[in-house]
Amino acid sequence: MGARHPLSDEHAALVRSVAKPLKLARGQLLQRAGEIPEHSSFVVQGLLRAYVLEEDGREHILRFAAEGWWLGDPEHAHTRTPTSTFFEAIEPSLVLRISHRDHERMMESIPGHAIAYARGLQRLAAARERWILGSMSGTAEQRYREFLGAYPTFAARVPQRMIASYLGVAPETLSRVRRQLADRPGRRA
Amino acid sequence: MGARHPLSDEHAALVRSVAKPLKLARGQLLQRAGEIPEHSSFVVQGLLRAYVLEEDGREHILRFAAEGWWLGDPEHAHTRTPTSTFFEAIEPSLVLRISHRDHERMMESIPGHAIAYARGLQRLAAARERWILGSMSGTAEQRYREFLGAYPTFAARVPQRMIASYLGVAPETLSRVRRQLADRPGRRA
DNA sequence: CGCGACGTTGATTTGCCTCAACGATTGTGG
DNA sequence: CCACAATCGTTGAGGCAAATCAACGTCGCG
Repeated sequence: MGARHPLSDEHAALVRSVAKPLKLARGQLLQRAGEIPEHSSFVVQGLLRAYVLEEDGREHILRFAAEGWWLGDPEHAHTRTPTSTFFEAIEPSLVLRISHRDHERMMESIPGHAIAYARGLQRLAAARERWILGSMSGTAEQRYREFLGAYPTFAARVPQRMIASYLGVAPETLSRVRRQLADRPGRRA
Repeated sequence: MGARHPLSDEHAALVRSVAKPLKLARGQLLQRAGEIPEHSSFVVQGLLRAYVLEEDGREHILRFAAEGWWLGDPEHAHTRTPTSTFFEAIEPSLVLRISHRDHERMMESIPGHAIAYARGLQRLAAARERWILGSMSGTAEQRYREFLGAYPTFAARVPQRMIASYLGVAPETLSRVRRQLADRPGRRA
């Protein structure tokens, strides 16, 4: 999912000093495809999704981010190339935005920052690896159950069609999967 | 794919000072599932693959690494948990191994190291994101063509069945895809 | 109250997997 | 140097999980 990286101690104070709070209404966009990302955001309250839009109009959700998660596009921020992903608030949300420039400065001046950042990226990469393995080896039902186990918070707060989009299946398929789980309650609630 | 991160300048010299060269024969394993990873490896010469083995015996290739690439499992090295991925030499290879401990030390003592490492992880995470998008939006043919465009080197050096495994399709499917591409030469060689 | 989004259910299609058999290539030991 | 085995890629037939297309009930909101 997103980068977790729940900053702590004086590090948090530092982030706060260069971060600007921003409120988002439900449905409001924090980033648009085509832009060069100038900020990363730390979610204080609420829930957001990252998604891409294909030419044919289909949406694909890449990740969710709730309280305590980071949402950003470091690769495109660093290379100064237009991103292709949208960030949208699913719930009314409050985020702290830190500019890409400030983040670079912190990496250079505060040794611990770069390390902590690297740890977050490690987790992100590992999470994506798990996603990839799941998509290779599992059926839609297995993957939905893993999702429930890994992210119970999101399962409760995210509309079903968005979960389907994140899992990479059609909404109808997820509906049928859930029906089967309800009829034949799988071991491990 | 793997982390690219082609170290340069005095940074390279530093890595060399703590790295031990290791030769690998074709088919030899550099890491086994179940182990706690103690090293990361920089590929000097040759070609390796990272894969997992399912209970049912099926293999899934997660990435390839040729000259100039890093191969490691930082998440499991850091958390000291057993990895589930194998590293195997596809060609006779030469790698430089750096211990996880030395790497940690370098991150703490050399500011630039942590930053460079973070950049590599960014690229890795971005590459996996592209893989995920491809698996969501594309057919087997589209994904094979993207693979050819993105990693022409690998396409030439990796056996076809391993490319199929990396793409997440059956070998037979990839064979049929290639036949169609040959019959009806797609635009964009 | 009526509209639109969401979830559900059914019918049909389809892309890919599985199973199976067959040349071609590699490489290994006699 | 050659026979043999093993691996690899190819091709065909059949099946299956999930996508697609379509219709319907429900809920929340204007």
